[in-house]
Amino acid sequence: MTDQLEIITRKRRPAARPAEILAAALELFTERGFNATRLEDVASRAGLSKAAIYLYFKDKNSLLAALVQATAGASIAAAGLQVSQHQGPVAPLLRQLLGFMASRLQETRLPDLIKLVISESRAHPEIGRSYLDNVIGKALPLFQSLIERGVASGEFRAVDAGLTVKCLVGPMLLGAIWKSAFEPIGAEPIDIAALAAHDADLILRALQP
Amino acid sequence: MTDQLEIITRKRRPAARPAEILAAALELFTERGFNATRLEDVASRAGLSKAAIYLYFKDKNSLLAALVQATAGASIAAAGLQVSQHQGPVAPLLRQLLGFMASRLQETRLPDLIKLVISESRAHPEIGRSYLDNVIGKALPLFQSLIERGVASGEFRAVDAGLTVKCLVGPMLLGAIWKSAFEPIGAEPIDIAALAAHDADLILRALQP
DNA sequence: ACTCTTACTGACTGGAGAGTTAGTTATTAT
DNA sequence: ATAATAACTAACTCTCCAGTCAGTAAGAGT
Repeated sequence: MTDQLEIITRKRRPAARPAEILAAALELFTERGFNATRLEDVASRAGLSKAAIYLYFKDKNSLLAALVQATAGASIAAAGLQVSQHQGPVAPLLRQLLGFMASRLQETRLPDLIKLVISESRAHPEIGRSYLDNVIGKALPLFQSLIERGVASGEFRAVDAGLTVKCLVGPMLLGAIWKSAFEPIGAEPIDIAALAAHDADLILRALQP
Repeated sequence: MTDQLEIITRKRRPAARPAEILAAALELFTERGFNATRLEDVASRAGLSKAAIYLYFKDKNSLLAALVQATAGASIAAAGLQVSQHQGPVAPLLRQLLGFMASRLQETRLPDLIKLVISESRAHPEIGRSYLDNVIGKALPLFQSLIERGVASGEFRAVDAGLTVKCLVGPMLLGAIWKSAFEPIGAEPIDIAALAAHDADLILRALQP
């Protein structure tokens, strides 16, 4: 039985490999950090030898790059569609988007990924840039356009939309950092959904004409 | 003349060494990250040999620990004093404290240090803990007590002070991360002072009864 | 059956850098 | 002056791991 299992796991499945390697890398990089993770460990978690990784990825760096590329950006598109289709008052949509962000932060490894990008952006500028362009550069303008729309329609008072967006998103970043960096070392957990709801309450109240 | 200079720099000055080593380490760790910095480089910037570092610090890790210990905590005490002495409406004090934070973030290496702590807290839990206890664990309750005071006196409406503090501080964290992680790779700079002022405006407006 | 190609592995190398040690030089004490 | 001690260094070792390479086995084609 053990023999059979081993035989099965050692089959050749080239199509499935890259995704499996990325999944293993995501877990280990976010758990232990990029430097502290040996490629050998990624390989064994993915059920391969280290050398096999080099069949699918150029080196350790491009594995990280592919990881960020694949993981990020996914949910931004969905949110963008929602925003462009939306009509009427923007306040409920803002609440909804913050709630969506909170759920992603709470239920996925997004906080760890954010922390990873922040940590490695100096050593791997391409990764930082790709995140900056594909995630931050998409998400912030999305919120900003909403706020500007609200200001234009008279739903909100006139404010600097750029600064306001950062005030809106800052608490979510704090939640992400808290979850990925401080909870693992013993800080008491934050309820990110509650934080998002409170954040939306405060900002929307502050934006009333 | 060169000879004399060399003679001077090679003098034995045991009292000054630890601080010099820490200063060199702060610059290099925040510039390149902990892992990417060779102890040899720290040594040469401090004007010593690598082996000399081991006369003053047990190993690379405890150098990092000492660095965080020394740098953090310093300005918290001053702020704490201000808060405990303050009387009357708390809104101006909140503005002032945020402005103080902003100036520290803008003018010192604090953002890099924060990033460093976040990045290394998994690999070096003691460092994360010390930061959590000495900085975060002091700063957040400070703000929280202020908000609670405002609520008690009727200056603010009744809100969850814990969540509100995180909404207040989140944008400052965003500013710090932006400055330390994204500006170096080409993101356009944030005016943290303006962000802090806007943040205070929004929150104080949202807290009006 | 028996090639041929492609997926995969075990065992190696090469380099880097943390930490050590034996020795050297500055400073103080006598 | 000279011995004793403390500050410091050059050069070493040792370990770790990214990346390589020569070889093995799986599956496809004939």
